[in-house]
Amino acid sequence: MAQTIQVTLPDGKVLEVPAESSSYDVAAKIGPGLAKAALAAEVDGELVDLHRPLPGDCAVRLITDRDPEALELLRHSAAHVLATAVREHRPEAEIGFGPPIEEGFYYDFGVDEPFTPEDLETFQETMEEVVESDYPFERQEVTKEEARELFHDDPLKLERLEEFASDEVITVYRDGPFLDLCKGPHLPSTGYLKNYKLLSAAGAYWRGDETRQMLQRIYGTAFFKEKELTKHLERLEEAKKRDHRVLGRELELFTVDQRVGSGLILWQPAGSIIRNEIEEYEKDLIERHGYEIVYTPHVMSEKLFEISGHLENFEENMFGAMEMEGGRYRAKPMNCPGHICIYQAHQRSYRELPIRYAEFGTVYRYERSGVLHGMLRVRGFTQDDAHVFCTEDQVPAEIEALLDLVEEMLTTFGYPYTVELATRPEKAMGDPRMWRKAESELRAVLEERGVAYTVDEGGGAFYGPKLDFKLIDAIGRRWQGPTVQLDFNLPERFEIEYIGDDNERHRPVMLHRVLIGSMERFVGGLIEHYAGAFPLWLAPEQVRILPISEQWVEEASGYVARLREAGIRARLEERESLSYRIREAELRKIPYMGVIGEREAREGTVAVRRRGAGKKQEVFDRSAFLDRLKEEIGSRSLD
RNA sequence: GCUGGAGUAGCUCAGUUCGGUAGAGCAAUCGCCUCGUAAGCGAUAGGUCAGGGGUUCGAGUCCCCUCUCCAGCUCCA
Repeated sequence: MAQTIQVTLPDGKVLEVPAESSSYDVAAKIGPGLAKAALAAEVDGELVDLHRPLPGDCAVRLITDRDPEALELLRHSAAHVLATAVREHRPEAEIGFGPPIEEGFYYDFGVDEPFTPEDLETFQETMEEVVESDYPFERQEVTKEEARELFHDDPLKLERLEEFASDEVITVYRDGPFLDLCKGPHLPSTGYLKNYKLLSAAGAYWRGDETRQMLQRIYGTAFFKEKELTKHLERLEEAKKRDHRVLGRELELFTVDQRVGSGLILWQPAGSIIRNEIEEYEKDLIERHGYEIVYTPHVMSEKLFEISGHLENFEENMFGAMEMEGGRYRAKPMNCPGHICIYQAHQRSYRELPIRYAEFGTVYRYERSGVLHGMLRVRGFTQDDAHVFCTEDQVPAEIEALLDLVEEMLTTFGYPYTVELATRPEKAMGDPRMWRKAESELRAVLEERGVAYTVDEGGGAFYGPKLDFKLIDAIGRRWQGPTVQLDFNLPERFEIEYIGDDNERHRPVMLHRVLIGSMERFVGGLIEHYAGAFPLWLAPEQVRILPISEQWVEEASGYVARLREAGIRARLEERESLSYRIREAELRKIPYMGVIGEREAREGTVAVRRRGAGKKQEVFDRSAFLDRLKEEIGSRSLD
C-alpha cells in the first residue's frame, strides 16, 4: 500500500498527502484560511464529510460557505440539531425525516401532543445549547442488523431501514446524545450552526401519504450569515404585507361570499378593471399572433368528457353530473373538448393549418376544501386558453412562436422567468412512444433556441408533456406561469383530421397553451407582485383630482371630465381636509394625485403628486399632464 | 379530505382568568369646519358574540355537534 496519495484539485494542481489523510488535511495543506472555511468536500464527485479519510488517489473540491451545496449541508445539520433539542424535551418522540428544503429545513416527529408555539421557543433555546456544546457529527457505517438494534425504539426509522438492500452501506450520524439514520454528509460539528430560526409547526403525513400516521413537522431556516437570516425573515414579513387576500379586501378588488361558495371568486369593479385590461391587452396580442377568439358553453354533455378521457382521468377533479331529460351534463373542467368540436364543425384542409383558437374560458374543478387559498387556489377560474391544431411539421415553428408570445407577455408585467420541461406522469394516456416523441420535440426547440431549462420528471398532464414557465415576482418567489402542452392523445380520441396535399386524411397535432394561466391566480399573483400598487395602465383608479377647498370644486371637476373624456380613469374627491384625502389616496395606491387650488386655477395647471413620492410634487400644464398619462398608459410602463 | 389553530360591529382588536346579559379605534351616516400635500371637530347608527344543541336562575365565556377561515400535509391553473 502506498504511503502517500495523489489529490487532484479543481484547478488541476496535484497535491501529495499521506494515505488516510482527510479533505481537511488537504485544506490545511493549502492554507489555514481554507482549513477554517472548509465545511465538507466533494471527492470524485461525491459530497463527503470533511474529516472522512480519502479513499486513495482522487479529485478533491473543498466546499466552503460560498458553494451552493453548502447551504443544504448547513440546513441538513440544522435539522439534526433540531431533532437533538426535541429529543431532549420529548425523549419519546419518534423521529421521521429531516431534510433541507429550498428555504430552510424541517424535521418530522411522531408525538402524542402536538407542538405549541411555546415549544418552538423552548426548542430554539435548547438548540442554542446543542450548538454551544459543539458536538462533532460522527459518521459510522453499520450493518442492517446493527442499525435495527440502534433504532429499536424508532418505528419510523425501522420502516425506512427495511427498504435498504442487504448489501447497501448504511450510515448513522451522531451529534452528542442524538443518533440518526442518515446518509450525510454533515458539517464537522454542531458549532458551525450559527444563524437559524424555527418558524412553524404543523401536521404532515408520514411519507406524504394521507393514509398513514400524521406526524408533527417543525419548519426552520438557517443561513451562514446573520444578515442573510435577517433578510430572509424580513422577506417573510414583506410577503405577509403583500398578501393578496388582505390587499384584495382593502383595495376592493375581489371578494368571496359563503352564499356563493368556497373557492368561487366575486370580482369587484376595481378588480374587474384590472382583469379587463389584461384581457384586452392579451386579445390584442394574440390576434396579432394569428389566434381566433371563440366561445364555448360552461356546461356540456358528459358524453363529451367520455370521449376526451376526462371522465376516466380527471373525474375526481370534476364537479358532479347534472341530470336533465335523461342526459348527464358536467361543468367543464377544461376548454379543449369544446375547441375540438369547433375544429370538427367542418372538414379541414392542410391549407387552413395551423388553426389557433383562443378563449377566456371559465372552468370548474373540484378542489379539496383544505387547499383553497384566496384567488390562488379556487374552484372556478377563467383560463386564457388556446389550442393550436397543426401538422407535425409545424410543431417546432408553433412552439417557437409561443416562446415569443410568452417573452413579450411576461416582460410587459415585469416578471423574469425560468422554464421547466415536465415529462410523462404515472397516470398517463396514450402510447409511451408518442410521449417520448413529444418530449424530444419540446426539448429540441428549447435547445435550438438556447433557452435554459430544467426537467420536472413525471410532471406532465395526463394527455401530454408540457413546458412550464415559472414567474419570479418582486420578492423572489416563484409562481406558475404560462404552460405549453403538446398533445398527441386528444386528436386520436376525437379522431381529428385534416385533408393533406396528397388528398389523404391526416391527424393534426394539438398544442394546449395558456399565458396567464388562470385570471384569478394571475391577478392574485399580480397583487402581491406589485404590492397592490398597480402600474398606471392596470390601476383601477388612475388619477384622483383634489380641489383644495369647495371653492375649486367646479374647476377641478372640469378637469376630471376632460381626463375621463380622454379615457383616463379619474375621479374627484372633495370631502374632508386635503391631508385626509392625500392619505386616503396613498393608502389606495392611486398612481397620481392632482391638486387644484387658487394658484393652479389661475395658471391652468395641476399640482401632481406621484404615489409614494411624498412631497416631491410637480406642477404641470393640464394638457401636458394629460398627454403624459396617455403616453404612460399606452406604453404600459411599469414605473 | 387530514392535523393543529381561530371565528366578537364593514375592518383591526378588547372583553373569556372568576358565567351576571358587549366595548374601543378606524370606516359609515349626519352636522360643524372651507382647509396647500399621509388622519380637523362633534354627534348618530351599527352586534341572534359563526350556526345549532346542551349545562345553568343566568352563557360571548363551560360542554357537544356543524360550518367557515388560517398554517401545514396531499393535490394543482
